[in-house]
Amino acid sequence: MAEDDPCDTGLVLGLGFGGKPSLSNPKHRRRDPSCPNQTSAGALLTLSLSDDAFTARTPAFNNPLSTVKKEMDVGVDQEAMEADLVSISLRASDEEDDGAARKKLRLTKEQSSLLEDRFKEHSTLNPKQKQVLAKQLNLRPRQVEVWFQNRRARTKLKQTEVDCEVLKRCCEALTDENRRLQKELQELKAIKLSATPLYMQLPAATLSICPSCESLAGANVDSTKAGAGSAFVLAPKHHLYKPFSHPATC
DNA sequence: AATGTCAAATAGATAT
DNA sequence: ATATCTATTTGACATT
Repeated sequence: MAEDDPCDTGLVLGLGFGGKPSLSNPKHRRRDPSCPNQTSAGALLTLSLSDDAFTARTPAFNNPLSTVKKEMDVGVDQEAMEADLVSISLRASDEEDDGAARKKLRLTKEQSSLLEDRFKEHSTLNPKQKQVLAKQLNLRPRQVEVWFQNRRARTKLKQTEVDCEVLKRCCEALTDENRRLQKELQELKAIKLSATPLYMQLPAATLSICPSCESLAGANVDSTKAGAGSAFVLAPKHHLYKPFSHPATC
């Protein structure tokens, strides 16, 4: 997993060692001040470049369009690199901007389209497929893996956006439907109201019907107040219907 | 030069 | 233990 090391930018820095410092702990990999690989002022550093990293990061080997110049700018010579490992010394101040520490690769059109083709076939790769594809593309397996990860993330994001749009439309349609039904309900209520006798419009709780004589009784209705102009007149001498206390006969 | 966008890369969380 | 997902950072490039 050494190739996955973020501090493994191909340029391996160590204090006095030609090899890689212990970077097995992934938590130490971020390029932040706590990263053990980061330069401390004035320290004499050893810089090593593996051929693997070189292959992945050097335009001639990888991407003619990418502008990976800094590797060359730091004085790393290709012949030495091809001899597997090269160690050069530089002062920390030379590495200060450490822009070369994480050079970003840009995939060529050919690489991208091949990756896209493979992705269409399978959105994930098994280790064997990854190896083969990496070889085909002249990339490190890790780069292929990362590309697939990001590609899956993009696909998912796109799908989420599509889903979101569908739900939005669905919501709008339901809102419209709800509005329409509310309106329809109002209209039906209005029709019902106009077709219902006034006494039937009274709240049900105020009325009761005696099951025996079937006369209508208003719980709190004072019949004397029902004037001649009233639409209907309650039984002049009504009795209150009490469901549980009504005598056998009226 | 400032800013925005895209995508590669990283780190940590989660799933298997 | 390993693979995958997710959020984030970062470098390259385009646009203004």
